Amino acid sequence: MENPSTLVEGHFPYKGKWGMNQSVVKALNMLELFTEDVDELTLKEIAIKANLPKPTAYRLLSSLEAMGYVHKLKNSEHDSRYRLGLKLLELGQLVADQLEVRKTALPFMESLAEQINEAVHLVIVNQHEATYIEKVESNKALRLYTRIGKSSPLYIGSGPKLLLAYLPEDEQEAIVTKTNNERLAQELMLIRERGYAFSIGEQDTDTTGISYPIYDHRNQVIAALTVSGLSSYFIGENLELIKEKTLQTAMDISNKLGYRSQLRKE
Amino acid sequence: MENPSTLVEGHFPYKGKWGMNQSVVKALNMLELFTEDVDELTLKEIAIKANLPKPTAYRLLSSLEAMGYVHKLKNSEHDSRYRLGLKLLELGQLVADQLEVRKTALPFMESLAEQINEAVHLVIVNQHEATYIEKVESNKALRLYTRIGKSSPLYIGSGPKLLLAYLPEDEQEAIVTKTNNERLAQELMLIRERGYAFSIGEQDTDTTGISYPIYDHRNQVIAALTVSGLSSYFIGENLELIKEKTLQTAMDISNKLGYRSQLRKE
DNA sequence: TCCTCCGTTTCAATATATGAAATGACATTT
DNA sequence: AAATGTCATTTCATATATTGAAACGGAGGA
Repeated sequence: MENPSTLVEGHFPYKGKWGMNQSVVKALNMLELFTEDVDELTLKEIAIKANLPKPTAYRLLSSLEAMGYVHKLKNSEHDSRYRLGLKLLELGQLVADQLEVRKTALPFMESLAEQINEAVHLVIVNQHEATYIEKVESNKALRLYTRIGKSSPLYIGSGPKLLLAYLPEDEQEAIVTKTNNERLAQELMLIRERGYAFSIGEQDTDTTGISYPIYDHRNQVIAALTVSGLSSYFIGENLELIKEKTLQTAMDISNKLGYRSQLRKE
Repeated sequence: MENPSTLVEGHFPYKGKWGMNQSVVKALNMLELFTEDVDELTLKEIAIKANLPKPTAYRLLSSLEAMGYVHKLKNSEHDSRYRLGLKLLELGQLVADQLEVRKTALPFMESLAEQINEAVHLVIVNQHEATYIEKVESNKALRLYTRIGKSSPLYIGSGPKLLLAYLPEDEQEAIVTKTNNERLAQELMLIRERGYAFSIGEQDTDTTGISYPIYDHRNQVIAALTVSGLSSYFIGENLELIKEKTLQTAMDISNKLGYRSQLRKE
């Protein structure tokens, strides 16, 4: 074993890091085989999907099961099915409670959603991606499909782009360079000038989003407050109302977080 | 290594299971060091609390970090702090969405909480314990402290006891025997007779809870609908109102789940 | 009855995790 | 300004825990 990294890189997408525990990576990878549509899997299915020998998958699943991360339903001796375990519900709840911005913003988001009757989202930066950490839906029949905890690139959608616009220069540049999109840099500048981000049909066709920054007590942007819905609603007078209410809400949240808007010295 | 189990049993509380992956168990154990009060930990703290050598803890944390289960904040080269990662938010959300009862019950729970203005909980059986999978709070100043995803023994509190009462006989007996509580068996019989469970000051002094069963399409009890609050509200006319509304809600949820109450043949 | 399919166990081989010790980078004290 | 202490991180020889092919045994179908 001259170069351990080749082994790791050969098997997993999580390359580069040496000294990582392979069993842990394999086990956690198995958890990601479960999705909305796939809430039950057999050992065989898991072994195949995870590209692991059956006994290995079996042992890793046993460990996950012992810790409550998966749950095994035995229909009969040779028909077992795995589901995600409730330990994940507990930890997910804990993470949600540990996100200060989220806890602070939620009641304001609910109020805003009621005022304008569009979906309201809260987005933060995480590991060079944008992560949706809270949402309040409109009560319209047609609803955006979004999922809390999911991430997207920082250059798609009004929330992500707003966050990108307020990132430290070096990080921002690294991402802009990668996208190879010349207009993006200009757009980010425009976002900072106007104080909000706009996107039409980026995440989904037919959908428009508008996002305002949320500041913390250090006067730094830590989240984006996003309103989104069918593009046809985001025009004229109604758009002005949305902008006004959303800005106001973003400010309310920021103030609650200790933000003090600087008085300009002219 | 004559008997591998001694090794495993010596180190972890998850005894008995051979062929479990120790690294996975150790890694997941580290996640449980985080609590409401402890949302940040240094490597040193984790190593000590998890009873692991620092390099081992370091490597396991690196694996968890690569998978998004923890997040490392580097304040400086030698001052890093770990937090739970947003991957857990995503998976927790997924688990929540995969719990059919929970999804079905939530709107009914909200309506009930509004009608009676007390906390409403949804409890299920999981691994011989009772797990709280949803809650809707009252808007009273004094609120019960509960946490979604948390488990408690099946013989404490009205929700757990109701679930215990409707468990298959063998499982029920196993638990009743363990508690060594003679009155418990009688109480469980009473619960089945009356169709609801009652508890005063069991989870917390000053708190009373009342629980009704929720049935699925197989006419089996799969969850408990629990209303709880300050004992002083659970008396007289108000108690009757609570009982009536809660029973009705439990039935509504059951019906939505496909329950068809059997017509008694007399 | 035979055959197939699954989850589970076995066991020898070895890849992999291990942890004491060293490192380097900073902060605090002397 | 030098010395000491503290922390995260890396190194490396060693042994242990993981590995997976093969076998097992029970269930169900042909």
